[in-house]
Amino acid sequence: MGDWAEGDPLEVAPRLLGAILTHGGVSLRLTEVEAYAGPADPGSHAYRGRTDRNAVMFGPPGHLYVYFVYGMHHCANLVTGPDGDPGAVLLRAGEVVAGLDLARERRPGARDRDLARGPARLCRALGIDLDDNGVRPTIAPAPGERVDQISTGPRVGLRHAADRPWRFWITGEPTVSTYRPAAPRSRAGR
DNA sequence: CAAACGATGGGCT
DNA sequence: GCCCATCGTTTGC
Repeated sequence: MGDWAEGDPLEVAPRLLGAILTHGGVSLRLTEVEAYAGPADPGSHAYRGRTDRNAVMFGPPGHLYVYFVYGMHHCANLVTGPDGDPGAVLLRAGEVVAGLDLARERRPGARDRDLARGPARLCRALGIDLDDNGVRPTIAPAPGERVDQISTGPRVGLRHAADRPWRFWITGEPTVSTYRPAAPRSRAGR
């Protein structure tokens, strides 16, 4: 992996669209990502500083930061560095382009377009779990000269800094996850 | 179609 | 003890 996937997450994120990510015997074309910028971003896991969980974000670029959410799902970010600066890009969705049989096995019942449609589904399709925290995935720049149109919008599922339009996706892609605002807080007494 | 909701466990104040 | 960078199912228009 070269410099193209390193640097300011806000610049790297749109460049990752169309890139081919390979892990666990499955390759996919990234269609949707979100930027999480440094320690000043209230939406980032790194906002409150380094902990055991987010340590990988503070390391060198090119590694996966994998975390466990909602008691049952994994999400994966590509750390973009630079070393010591916890910038990362959440891998939200992709189109499976190789290893289709394996991806289907891991996501029984899912239609092909839904195999990696959403950050937890993407991890499932690629076989990513906490054991992969800190590993270096294989990632290649978007092939070809074709420049897809890119759309931007607010990040998904955040209560803090949800207004920043730091979600990027390939316009018109059927594998992009449908937008869901942050879940309302459940109230006591029911 | 959209909205509501439960599942389920680690992280952090 | 409360908060999640979610998903699949169910319910309701």
